[in-house]
Order: sequence, then structure tokens, then C-alpha cells
Amino acid sequence: MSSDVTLKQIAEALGVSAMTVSRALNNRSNVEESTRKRILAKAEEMGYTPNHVAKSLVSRKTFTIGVVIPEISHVFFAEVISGIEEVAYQMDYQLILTNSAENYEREKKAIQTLRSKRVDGILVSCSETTRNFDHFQEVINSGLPVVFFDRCIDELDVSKVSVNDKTGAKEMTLHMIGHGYDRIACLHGPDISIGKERLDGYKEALLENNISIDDNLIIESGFLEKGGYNAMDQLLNLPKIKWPRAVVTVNDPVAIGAIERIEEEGLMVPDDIAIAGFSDDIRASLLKCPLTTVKQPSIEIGKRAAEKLINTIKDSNEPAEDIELETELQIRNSCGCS
Amino acid sequence: MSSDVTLKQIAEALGVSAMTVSRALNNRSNVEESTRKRILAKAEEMGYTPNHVAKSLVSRKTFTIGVVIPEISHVFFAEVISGIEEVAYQMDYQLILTNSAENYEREKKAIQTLRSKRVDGILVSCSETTRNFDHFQEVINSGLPVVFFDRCIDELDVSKVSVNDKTGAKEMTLHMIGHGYDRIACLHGPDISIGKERLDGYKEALLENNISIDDNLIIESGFLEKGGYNAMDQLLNLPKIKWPRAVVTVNDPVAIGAIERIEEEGLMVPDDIAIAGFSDDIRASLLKCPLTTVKQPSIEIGKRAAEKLINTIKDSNEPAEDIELETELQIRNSCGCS
DNA sequence: TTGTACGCGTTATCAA
DNA sequence: TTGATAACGCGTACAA
Repeated sequence: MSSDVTLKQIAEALGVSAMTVSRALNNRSNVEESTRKRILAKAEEMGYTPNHVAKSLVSRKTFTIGVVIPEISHVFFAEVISGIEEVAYQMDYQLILTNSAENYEREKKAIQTLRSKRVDGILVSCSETTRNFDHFQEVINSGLPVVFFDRCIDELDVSKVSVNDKTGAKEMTLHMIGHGYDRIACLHGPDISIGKERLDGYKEALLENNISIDDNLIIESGFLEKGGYNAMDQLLNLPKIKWPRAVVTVNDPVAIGAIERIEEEGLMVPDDIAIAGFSDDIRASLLKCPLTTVKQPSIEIGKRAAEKLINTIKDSNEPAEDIELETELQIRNSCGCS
Repeated sequence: MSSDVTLKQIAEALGVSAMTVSRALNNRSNVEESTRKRILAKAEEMGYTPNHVAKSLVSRKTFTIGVVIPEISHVFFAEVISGIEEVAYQMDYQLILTNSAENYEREKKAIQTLRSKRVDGILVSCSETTRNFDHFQEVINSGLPVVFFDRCIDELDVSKVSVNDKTGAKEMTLHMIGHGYDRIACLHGPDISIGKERLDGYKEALLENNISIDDNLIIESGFLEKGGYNAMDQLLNLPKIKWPRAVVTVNDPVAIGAIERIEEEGLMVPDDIAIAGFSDDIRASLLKCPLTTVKQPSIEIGKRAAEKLINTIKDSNEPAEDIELETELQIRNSCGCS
């Protein structure tokens, strides 16, 4: 903070009280029009900028929302953030952005920092490595509004904004089955939240079609490209006869990583191995073989989460709610369609 | 802000003064070990979280940096943000993220809000539509540290982090000339900062090769895909004989938009029209015809800008500096190389 | 080692 | 319509 003009300085310059200046600047009714004008002019002249820090101290509101993201430059999250920002901007809230970098310790620290900054509420998408939820529970117990999005924690009794992950994954798997592929692999995320949901959808589709589940074809890939590459590598290290004919993945980055490995092997998508993603990343439609994927309304997820949070901030009686947005199969060519 | 535990409450619970609690919690030396322990235990038990708002009011520091981005979900900026965040995290600063949405009025308002929030410094990349810089000048005059990145304003006397835009654009144009293309178009951004620099590089390359500059081939596209599409549309509306044989663009999104229009026309990249971008967007290498582009170190830009800003915050004698990072031609196939 | 007084910039409250 | 006072939570400066 640099040297800033205060109410008191304006008041002294004008020979009125600080209180009157405050009233004038906040458009209160009980200020004589002539003094108001003098004050406004002087404030402008002196370059007054209200001090929200002081304001927050007394009002106990910061009009600030904390956002905890697992991986900032992941396109999906960038889009969610832009949705959050849009709503926050309209409602006159600011965003403090933190990055857990898929790391439990950083996530814990981020939450702690946001509490210290006295944000009015927190939006979180859980880190891939988080298995203990005490840090979330503490915040919730403290009465600070929290809304989860995308990677939500079922056990916690707060609002959540997600997509119908299980159904989306199931439909995609059914689509693959419809192509007549026999061996379908699944590159899934960690065993929580969307990772678990999407894996369940995959399994359900197989079971309904009396296809036995082969654990060799179910690999945990995490959420990043590198994980997709490694998981695919693991599959291709199986005896050739056990290779999958198709792969469904937990998200587009993983699919893209897997495709890289497939092509490295000299194999073709979808002729040798078909593949599908989940997200509809901006890259999906541009790939050499355009990626069939499950389309998630990323910006909408951000908007809805921000709306719910701000509603909860403004009215503590706002009920907790599970908001489930619809996904949509985005059929392109990587599944074998043309 | 919910009901939060204060130093005073801990003090009362323990029958000591608030000051002693403050000292214990801040690890000052002058607290007896036994009382320190009692206090730490009690603070933990009561769930104390330090109030940074109060702390900031007295210290006149918020350990918060304001970031003004023209388009949050633009991949390049998402990467810059992750670079900024990385440095800020290490130095214990938080980020308030604002989005000007390429809109001058929103940019002005964002700056104003950040001042009111008493951020310790501001990182800005200028909106596409900004032509008046008074709002920046005011902040600078107020003594609040500002660092520009990517879209910088030459006229302002503060630190700037950018890439060698002109050289990069020139080299790319020379590369196109080297392919023997006669008619080379340029889709350029607005006439400020990087828009101007990159256009100048293009022109310089032509002039050095005695190629006359044809204003029909120089189109302002803005920075977004849609602008690239529209600009290309304008070029394809020229008589066929005037069509360009190659196009250099102000960034990858514009190139991608232009390619869409080219393909719509039934033309091939690079056989009918060669094209090059600028950024090395994550999509660039994945395109059907992988995009030749000028690689910018996006994360590094964010890091350097954040470092410079924090140094300036910590030491007001830190000199203003123009930091120019190196670009690198990333030759793929869209230029005609194979 | 511990405590008291005061101020950071603002607003709510009550009095004039 | 205006002003004086206190309070928000914390830390500095000084006193005990």
C-alpha cells in the first residue's frame, strides 16, 4: 500500500467531519446537496480511493471469493474459471485464485490462506491426491460457505456442481460396445469423485452387456497427459493378444497422452485402437483424428458454482444442493465413426 | 466472514493479555515457554485463524497481487497465470484475478477495484480496445508498483516483460519468403504493443527483400479465432488472382480461425495457402496440418513478470526494466515444410 | 516476561 | 444535516 488519501484528510481539507465525508461518498440521503458536491469534488481532486481493507474490517465482508483449482493451465479449468469470473464480476465479487497443483499439502495451505484473507466463500475442485477431508470439514464447520465443483466430495454436506459423470461414461462405453469392440480398456482417474463415477459408468456398461471385466484393462492414469501416456504404455506392454481394441478415458488430456503413445507404436486411431475422451477440450476437434468425447459444459459449471456460492453467502438459509449438469456425447472419429 | 476467534478471546480464556497471545502466535522470543505452549494449545483448540484483514490495515501490506488479463480462457494467458501463480506462491503472495474481457471500461474498473482492495502491486496485459492510458498512469503516479506483460504500453515508465515480437514476426516472414511465396498476407492485431511490433516485423522482412507492401493483404484481425476467420474471409473475397499464397498471423488463435475459413473454401494448408501463427498454443502441434508458429515462453513470461513485480514491491528502488524474452521459430508443416 | 495505550481507515450509533 | 465516539482485530511503542 502506498500513501493513500483517507476520509479524514478530505474532511480536514474541507473543515467537515470524516463522517460527513463518508456519508457523502456513500450516497447517503442525509447530506446537504451543497456539501455533498464540495466533498465529491475534493475527493476527486485528491484522488481518493476507498479502502476496502478498512471497510472489510468493520463490515466483516470482503466481497472476495477464494477459488482452489487443481491445475490452472488445464483448459477445462481455465474455462471454468472464466465462468466463475463472469458471475463474480456481475455480482461485484473479486476472485482470489489459488492452485493446489494436485497436491494435498498445497490444497490445505491454500484453504488456510483463504480463511486468513477472510474470503466470503470458497469454490473448490479437489486435488487428485487428496484423501483426507478434514481441512474442508473445518471450513464448513466454521460457517464459511463452500461449494465444490467438478471434483466433489460426496461425504461433505455442502453444495456441489458436477456433471452426470457416471451416465456420461456409461453412454460412451455403450457407444464403444455398439461398434462391436470386444476388449475395451478404461484409463480412469483416482478412486474419488469423478474418477470413481466415470469408472463405475464404464463397468456398468460392460456388465449390462455381459462383458466380463478384465482388470488388466483398467488402469489408473491420473488426470494429466503424461498419465495417459504411461497408462497406454502399460497396456501396450501386455501380450499383443491382450491389447484393447478400444479405450475410454477419464478426460481429454489423458486421451491425448494415450494417443501419443498409440501413434508412437505405429498404430492408427481408430483402425487399430479406438479411443474416447471426456471434457471436449478445445483440442478435441482439431486432432488429426478428431476425438470422440463427452462434452461437459465447463463455463456453465463455473457459473452455476459461483451463483450457488454467492447465494449461500447472501442468505445462509440457502439450502445445500447437488447440481448435476448434463453431458452430451460428442461423436467424432476416434471411436470409429466417420 | 463468519464468527471467528480473535486474539482477545484466546487471551480471556487464558487470563493473559491479547498482546501476549499475539507474541506467542508470532513466535516472538519474549514469551515464556510455558505460556507459549498454553497459548498455542488454546489457539489450536479454539480454531484460531489469523485475520489478515486487520493485519493489513495496520501493516499497510496485503501480500496480494492484482492480475488483469484480457481473456482468461485464452490458453496463452492461462499458462502465463500459472507462471505468475508459481512465483507468487513461493513468495507467499496471493493473486486477485480480474478479466478485462478485451474491454477498456472493464479494464478501468478492474484497476480501480484492485486499488481499493489495496493490492501490493498489479500485473497487467492490456486489453485489445484500450487506447487511453490514464488509468494506468494514475496508478503509477500513486506509487503502486505495476508491471506489464505481453501486451505492454511503451509510453509508460514501468517494467515490462515481453518477447522479441518484432524479430519473431520478421523471422517468420523471412521463412515464408524463403519458401518462395510471392504474395504474403498479414493478419495483425490492433495498432498497439505486440500488434504493432509484429506487423512491423512483417513489413521489415518484406522491405528487405524488395517485396512491395500490398495493403489489401494487411488485415486487422484482433486476437481471437473469430477475428482470424473474418480476416481470412476478407482475403478470400478478393479476386482470386489477388489471393495470398501465404499468411502470417498475430497469434495462434487467429491462425486457427483463418485455417477454418481456408478449409471451408475447399483449400488446403499449406499446398494452396501456407500459414503461420504466433504463441505455440497447445493446439498448434495437434492440428491436422501441424502449425508452424513462433514459440513464446508463456510460463516464463508469467514468472518473470511476477518476480519483477515482487522485487519492486519489496524494494521501491528496484529500477524499471524492459525484459525481453527470446522467441523461437517452431517449424512444423503449415508453412510448407515437411 | 507481560501488560496498557494507541492507531490503522472506516462505519454504526447516538447526540447535537 | 452534522459531529463525536466507539468498535472492527491486530501490532508497535512504551511502561511495569
